[in-house]
Amino acid sequence: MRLEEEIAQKHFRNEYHKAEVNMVYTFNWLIGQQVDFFKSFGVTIQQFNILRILRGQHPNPATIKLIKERMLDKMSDASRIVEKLRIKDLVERNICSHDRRNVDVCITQKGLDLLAEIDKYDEEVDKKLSLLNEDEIKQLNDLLDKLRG
Amino acid sequence: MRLEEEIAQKHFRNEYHKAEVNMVYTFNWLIGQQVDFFKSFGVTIQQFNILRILRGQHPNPATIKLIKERMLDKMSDASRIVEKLRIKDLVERNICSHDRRNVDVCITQKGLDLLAEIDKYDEEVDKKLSLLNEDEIKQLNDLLDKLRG
DNA sequence: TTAAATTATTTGGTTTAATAAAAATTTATT
DNA sequence: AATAAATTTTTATTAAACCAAATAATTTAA
Repeated sequence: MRLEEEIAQKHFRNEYHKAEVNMVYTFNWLIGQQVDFFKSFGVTIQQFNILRILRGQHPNPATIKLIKERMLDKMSDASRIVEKLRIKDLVERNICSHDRRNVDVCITQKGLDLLAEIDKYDEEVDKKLSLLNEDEIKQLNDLLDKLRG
Repeated sequence: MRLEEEIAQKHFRNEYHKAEVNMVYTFNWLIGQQVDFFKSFGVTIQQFNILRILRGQHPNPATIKLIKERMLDKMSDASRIVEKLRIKDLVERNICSHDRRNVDVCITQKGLDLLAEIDKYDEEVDKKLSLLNEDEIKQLNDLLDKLRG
C-alpha cells in the first residue's frame, strides 16, 4: 500500500523525504515480523545474530570483539547478550589461553540444533518479500547498496 | 558498497535473503544517523514523531490513543514518551472533561519552536540520501510500497 | 626491566523499547 | 440500577542500547 495511505501523513516535502519515512516505516514492519518469528524460538534477533556468527566460526571460537564487529547492529552490548545465551546453554565461554584478555565464545550443540530448527523456515521467511519478483528484489538490493555509498 | 563487503557474510541463500539483511543493515545505518541528529536537539526519534503529530493537530489536542495510531512505530509506549516530553515542557497534558479516560495532549509554544528549529535542517537531512538521484529514490519508494503490500 | 600505552572485556547506571497486566472510566445489557 | 463488557491509559517487567569507568592482560617504549 502506498505509504501515504498507511500512515496519516498526506504530505512529504519531496521523494527524498518520503524515502526517509518509508525506510523507517518498512524497517519497523520488517523487524516486527522478525521479532515475532524469533520469539517463537525463545531468542531475540540479537541473540540469533550472535548464534549465526558463532556457527560461521564453528568449530573455532569467536571473541567478543569479533562478535561485535560482525553484528549488523554494531552498537549492541555483546558481552551481556552472550551471557544471556550462556544461561540458556546455547553458547560456552572460556578464557582464551593464548591471550587471556580474550573470551572465546563457542556455540554449543544445543545452539546448533536451535539454528538448524530455525533454518527449516527459511523459505517461509523469504516468502514475506514475495510481493516483489526476482528482478525487483535485485533492484532493491542495488539501490540500497548504492544509497550507503 | 556492496553488502557482502561491509558485513563479513559472504553467502546469501538468494536475493530475497540478501534483501532482508540489506534492509535491516541499511535501515539501521539510516536510523543511527537520525538518532544522532535528533539527539543534538535533545529529543529522541519517537519524541520527535509525537511532537510532529501534535503539531499536525494544533491547536487541537490529541489523545494518547490517536498518537499511538499515528506513530510510525505503532507499538511504542506513547504514555511514557508523552510524559518525557511534558517534563521538558514541550507538551501539556490534561484529563479530557468529556471522557475522563482520555488524556488530551497539546504541543506547547516551546515544542513548536523546537520543531521550527529542526525544520531548518530539512535540506541537510535529505542530502543524506543524495547518492541516489530523483528517479532512483522514486524507484526505491515504489519498491518499498509494493513490498509491504 | 619497568612504566606507560593499548587492547579486550566487564560492570554500573541510565535510558529506551516491547509486552502484558492492571486500573480507571465509560458504555451496554438485563 | 446493577453488573458485565469495552475502552483508554498507566504501571510493571524484561530486554536491549548507551556511555563511561573499572579491571585485567598484553604490548610498546624508554
